[in-house]
Amino acid sequence: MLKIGMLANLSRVSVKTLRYYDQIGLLKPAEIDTNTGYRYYSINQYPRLNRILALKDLDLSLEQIAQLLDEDLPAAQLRGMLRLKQVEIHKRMEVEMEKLARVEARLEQIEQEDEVANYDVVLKKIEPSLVASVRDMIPNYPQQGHLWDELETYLYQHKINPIGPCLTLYHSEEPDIDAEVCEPVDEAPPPQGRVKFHELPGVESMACLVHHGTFVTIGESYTAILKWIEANGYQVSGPPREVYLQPAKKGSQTDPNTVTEIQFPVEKP
Amino acid sequence: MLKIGMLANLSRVSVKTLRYYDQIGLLKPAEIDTNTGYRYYSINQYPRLNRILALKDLDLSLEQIAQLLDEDLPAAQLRGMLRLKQVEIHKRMEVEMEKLARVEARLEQIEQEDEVANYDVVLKKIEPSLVASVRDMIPNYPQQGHLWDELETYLYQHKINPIGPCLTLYHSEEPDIDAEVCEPVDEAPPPQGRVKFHELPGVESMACLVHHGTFVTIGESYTAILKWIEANGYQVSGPPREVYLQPAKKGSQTDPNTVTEIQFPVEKP
DNA sequence: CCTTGACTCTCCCCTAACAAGAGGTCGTAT
DNA sequence: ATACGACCTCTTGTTAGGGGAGAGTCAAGG
Repeated sequence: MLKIGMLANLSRVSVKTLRYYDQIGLLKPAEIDTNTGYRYYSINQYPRLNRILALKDLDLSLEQIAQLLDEDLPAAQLRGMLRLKQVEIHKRMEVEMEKLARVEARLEQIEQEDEVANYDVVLKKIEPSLVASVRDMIPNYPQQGHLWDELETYLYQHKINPIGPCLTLYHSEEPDIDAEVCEPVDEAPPPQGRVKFHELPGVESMACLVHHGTFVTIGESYTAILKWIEANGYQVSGPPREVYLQPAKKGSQTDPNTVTEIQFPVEKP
Repeated sequence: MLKIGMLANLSRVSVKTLRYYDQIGLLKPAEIDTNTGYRYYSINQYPRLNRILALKDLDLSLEQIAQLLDEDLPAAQLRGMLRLKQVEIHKRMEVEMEKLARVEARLEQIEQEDEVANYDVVLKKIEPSLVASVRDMIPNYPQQGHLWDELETYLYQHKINPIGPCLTLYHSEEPDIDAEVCEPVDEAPPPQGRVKFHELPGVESMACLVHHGTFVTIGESYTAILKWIEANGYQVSGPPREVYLQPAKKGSQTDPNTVTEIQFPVEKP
């Protein structure tokens, strides 16, 4: 019979761990002195402990290991679990690789422009949403005012309140800009004139960057997000969106507190 | 001002998370209604939240992020952290790859011999230890009895008690076996005759397999561990050891409860 | 003005696999 | 007898929140 410290020495696991395995029923000592509470292990339990360690090394949880051992380690079940683990590890490696790419891209960004000018790009999943919109060709970005006027007037007349921040979709940029201004709504009244109601598709991975400040410098933010997309091995997979996060008010074109989110749908090539 | 649910919707993080960030001081609401406790966020806090998410994506802990943000994101410090992260991620990927190798090796083992005959190999770090030993050439493995007799007699005469399980080192196997039988001791008395005292070197990674049962079948265990070593991309880097875990007693050669650990020092080529 | 349903609040417990430490008991060697 | 190390139980902490209870609040519709 071995005292807990002895077994710990032999197996190179800590005493704490052995007590924990006792507690969760994974490896109960062969004998416990009822007076002192001392745990005594039989050397015949050493193979079981070793098996536990081997399975733990394969990344199985202690609960899974307990199951396997209690059911006499059916090969088929173990095989199934291992196949799952295999897939899981592959997936985790991919995740790690993407993280690595992001870290490296960020490092490069820091090297290049050691100004405070740091841009934070985040991937999000965007749900589909219902919008009222007006779409038209415009000669340049600031010239979307009349589209907004048209849309707002219509909504005002029909007493429809937007349920979220408004946005513009840019369907194409060459030779002119094909822009669609949108207000999210919760139900669709009959369309009229150039105002349409439809569902904006959801996007699995949307690269998002928040532009904080006047629109004059928004070009730099576009440059930054496109750079990020390339550096992380993505490609643009749909029309970008510009989400206007502050409540609309006059003069916001030059308001330094304006908060705008630039969104590009992306996918791995 | 945004209520918490609204900000959660915009940023695609859960309300719970935002409350948690408030609690740990990472993102305090711009205003809290003292009567109702309702949190109100300013849209100007959205960039900070986005920055938090971006840094979290880079695998920084919330504590690190809080530090960075509170110190106005000094580029140098961020760079340092990211470099560390880079190394860390690389290391984690290596670990994952090794796990993958082990899982695949185990799967192969299961496929080949779908008997219950499963061998559990574990990597351990072994500390250096002091031993008394007798070394000699022997014609075959079972013929080490006289070496043990010599060693035990000596220890008995000098009233030295071993402080752990005894073991045999196999320094070479061809053409004859160069074996060294060892008993761990805590202090070194003067050597005498063929009994030597010396320190067994520690081993960074020792591949260990427990053989449970009579020695007759120990060859299969050797086969298994060598197969494991190869399948996992290691190579043997020193003399193997055979550690006899049960208290020595006569007749243990055929005792079906004998527990023996086979150890091979290994390294990556 | 009242109700209803959606939001929000705090508070408490839960996660995986232990580690750290407090405060007390046991075993054995001197 | 005493010292020292090994051992015991119990509590708390770790990460980044998730789940749910029970109660209060907001905004819209009747």
